[in-house]
Amino acid sequence: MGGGYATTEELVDAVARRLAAAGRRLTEHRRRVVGALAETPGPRTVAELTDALGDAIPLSSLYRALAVLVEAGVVERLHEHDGVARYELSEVLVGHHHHLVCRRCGRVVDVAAGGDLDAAIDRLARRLGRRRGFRVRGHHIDFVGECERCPR
Amino acid sequence: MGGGYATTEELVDAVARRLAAAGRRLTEHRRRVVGALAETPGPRTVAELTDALGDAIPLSSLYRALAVLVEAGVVERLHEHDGVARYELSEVLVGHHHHLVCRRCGRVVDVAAGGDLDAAIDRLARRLGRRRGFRVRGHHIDFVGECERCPR
DNA sequence: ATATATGCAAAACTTTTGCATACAA
DNA sequence: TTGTATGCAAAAGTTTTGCATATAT
Repeated sequence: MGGGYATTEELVDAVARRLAAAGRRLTEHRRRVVGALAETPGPRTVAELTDALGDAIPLSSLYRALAVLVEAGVVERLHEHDGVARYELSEVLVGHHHHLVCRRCGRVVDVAAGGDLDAAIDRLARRLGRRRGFRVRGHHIDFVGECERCPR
Repeated sequence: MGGGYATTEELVDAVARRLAAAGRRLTEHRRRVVGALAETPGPRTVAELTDALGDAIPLSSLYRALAVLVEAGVVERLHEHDGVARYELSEVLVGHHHHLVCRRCGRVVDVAAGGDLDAAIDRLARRLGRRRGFRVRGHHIDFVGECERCPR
């Protein structure tokens, strides 16, 4: 996916640079959170993260780490299906993509963006935005449906 | 916008039919909530609704009304920018559309969908979904940027 | 009569914050 | 040594629920 980093090291370097640019440090906590997010593509909830991290990080610290990472442009917060936020590595790190969202269980899966279509959407976006007084910076598509784990 | 209702009466009728189909009644509360949502297009928060309704409906009743309307397919719940849900009349009532979202203040504005593009997106969606074990039922685009009320 | 709807108060949940302590540049 | 980061406990904010009462079919 365009913008993706081949190795974890490269990714961590990029994260460190962005944190530094924001006057923040790359601490152990933050490194682990990025690691957990990098493990699998797609947005994760805080519950899923604590889980993946083996409860190594207290809740408040985890939230603070995520807030800093978001502020530094390393992580994006989104989608709050049922009032729970989901966090994933930002597009500058993993490339432009969209989401398949299960309307039943809320599971979210990344899908690669489709080049031509995205360009067309961006053109449309700028036009629509101009009319409504928005400066459109990007777009995001949710493909909504049911996943195979939620039969019926 | 395809699917829109010309008069409030037509809209209320459609709502009543859907509620009835779900074994629910069209009560005064529910009628008022639909009225408030119909007044202006675009998703509203619960705070905005209580406001628009002049505090006529207790919070818990408002939440319950919205839950029933969502269940009946009359209202959609979405977006929860900063942990606050937004509700709007469902696409079966107001037609397919997308959203301009201000990344600063969270304001959301409806934009008409663009016919050709939406068809292309749906084709892509089905293909992508099939590969990942999702049955895709629809799509939704967020155009993210800054609105004119939030100068940089 | 019987199921559905409402209102109040209390609870549940996610997320944020105050403050004292620990750590890093 | 000065600013940044952490952890605990407490708070804040939104949304849900229990239960008794009222309403509609």
